[in-house]
Amino acid sequence: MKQQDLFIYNSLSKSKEKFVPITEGAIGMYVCGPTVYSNVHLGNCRTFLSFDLIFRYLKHLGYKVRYVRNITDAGHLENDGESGDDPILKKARLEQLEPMEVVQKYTVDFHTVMAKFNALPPSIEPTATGHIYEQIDIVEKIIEAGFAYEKNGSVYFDVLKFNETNNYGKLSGRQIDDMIANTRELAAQSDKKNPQDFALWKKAEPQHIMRWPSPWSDGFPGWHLECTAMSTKYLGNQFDIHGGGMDLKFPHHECEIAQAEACNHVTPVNYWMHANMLTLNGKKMSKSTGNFILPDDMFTGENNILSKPFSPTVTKFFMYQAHYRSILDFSSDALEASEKGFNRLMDAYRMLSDLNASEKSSVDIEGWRKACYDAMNDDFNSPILIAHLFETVKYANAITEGKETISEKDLALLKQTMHDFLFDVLGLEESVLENSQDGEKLNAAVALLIKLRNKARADKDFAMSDKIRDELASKGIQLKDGKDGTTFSLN
RNA sequence: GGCAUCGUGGCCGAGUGGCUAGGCUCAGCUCUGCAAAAGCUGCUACAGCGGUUCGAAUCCGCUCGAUGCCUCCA
Repeated sequence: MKQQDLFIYNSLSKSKEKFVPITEGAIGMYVCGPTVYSNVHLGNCRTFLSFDLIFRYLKHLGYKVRYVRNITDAGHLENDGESGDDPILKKARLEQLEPMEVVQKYTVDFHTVMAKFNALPPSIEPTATGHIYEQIDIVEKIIEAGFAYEKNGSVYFDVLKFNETNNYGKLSGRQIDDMIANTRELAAQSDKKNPQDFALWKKAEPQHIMRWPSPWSDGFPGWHLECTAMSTKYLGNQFDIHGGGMDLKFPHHECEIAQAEACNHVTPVNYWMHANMLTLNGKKMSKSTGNFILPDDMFTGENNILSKPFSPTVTKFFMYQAHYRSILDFSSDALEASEKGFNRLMDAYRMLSDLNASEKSSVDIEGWRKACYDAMNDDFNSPILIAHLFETVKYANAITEGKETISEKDLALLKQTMHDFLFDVLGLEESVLENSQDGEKLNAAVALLIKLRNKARADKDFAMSDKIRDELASKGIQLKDGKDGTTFSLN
């Protein structure tokens, strides 16, 4: 695949920019991963699937991509002011588990879910607890640089001081003066000089069991620090792409920029990318409000939200029919529409194998292919890509009916391009049954029933033929009579 | 309150200053023993009000509405 002009929307400049990697042909990409103190919900998955698409497309373009996505298994403060509890510790008390047992349980869950979605694993998946030394090291450097202060065993980043020489707020568009003006005086007991300051290191209370020694206290790292430590460790002080959910833009990513600039004296990231939220009932999916659905509950259909189960690949297809920067609302109707479209698209893909080539093409496959790439090169516009892929349905039908012709070369190109986008870039999967042994047995059994039914139809025994058809339908097997015989699909 | 985003046809959802996105639904037709499936055809929208322009859903202003962030969250 020859290198093409790729445009990426950069949250920093709020505009699409031509993508130029720091090192030609290679890309460093960091994405904020999950906090593993509960099951990932579907909203979390959307972000990771958005970046899976981006990862896959960059690789498809021929880049060597190092994709780093962390596991947050410690240290995110729940309340910056007084309690100092982090969610992992809280959950551990609740379930009478070791913190690392909680972490392990939900890390496994996360990996299992992402595998069901056929998401590629990142190149490196570092954990926060595995990088405590690196985080302490950064705190020391920031203190040396004069942008942090220690108070009662905790260390805080001095935002106002930093803002004198740097620009705190450039990513989220916030003005430091506005932030000061709008701060309410709630945390009276805070060790912070200013409410805008954020913790780099937090002294652990006696009952706090996740703790590590440091020059300042036995404690734990502040919740923005791990990403700075791990991204720069594996990708360098400056790297190409940093991604995450829109909700992390402020304060998390803003603080990451500040930490990295204070520590390394260069701005860390060239392209900031933010994936938008998946909403349910018009509201952001969120653990804390209970407004969410678990992936497994939608695969099995065990939920009160959807009319039926939906497979991981259909769910993913549904997500990719919206652009990653748009809010996407989740509903049964929308999922069903996507499922039907997905099936039609996959049917068309299979039809390509049966197409007969002609001397010449009456369809413009080269042009179509370019349109597909243009869509993805325009900030990974998967909905447009999918719209183009649907044109294949029309091509396949028209060629089958002899209304259009296609040359051997174009047919090969069409098949290859469809395969590339469907499976390599979008990472979709054909239904599990199609390739499995059980699927073959089912095929054989239904084929027999189809044969019997056709015999009955030939004998004009419609009572029998309809009985076969209707009983299969009631079991979720739908027969489809076509010109070239009968096929079936599972509902 | 501050910062930001968004409001598109029955539903979902792209989009650019001027040329039908696409999917689903629906209607008609073809096919069919009937039905389903499949195919073909049709369905021209852009919150409201002003403004800029030869021309705006697309740019600007205001109004209304929604969402996200400002506290853990993808």
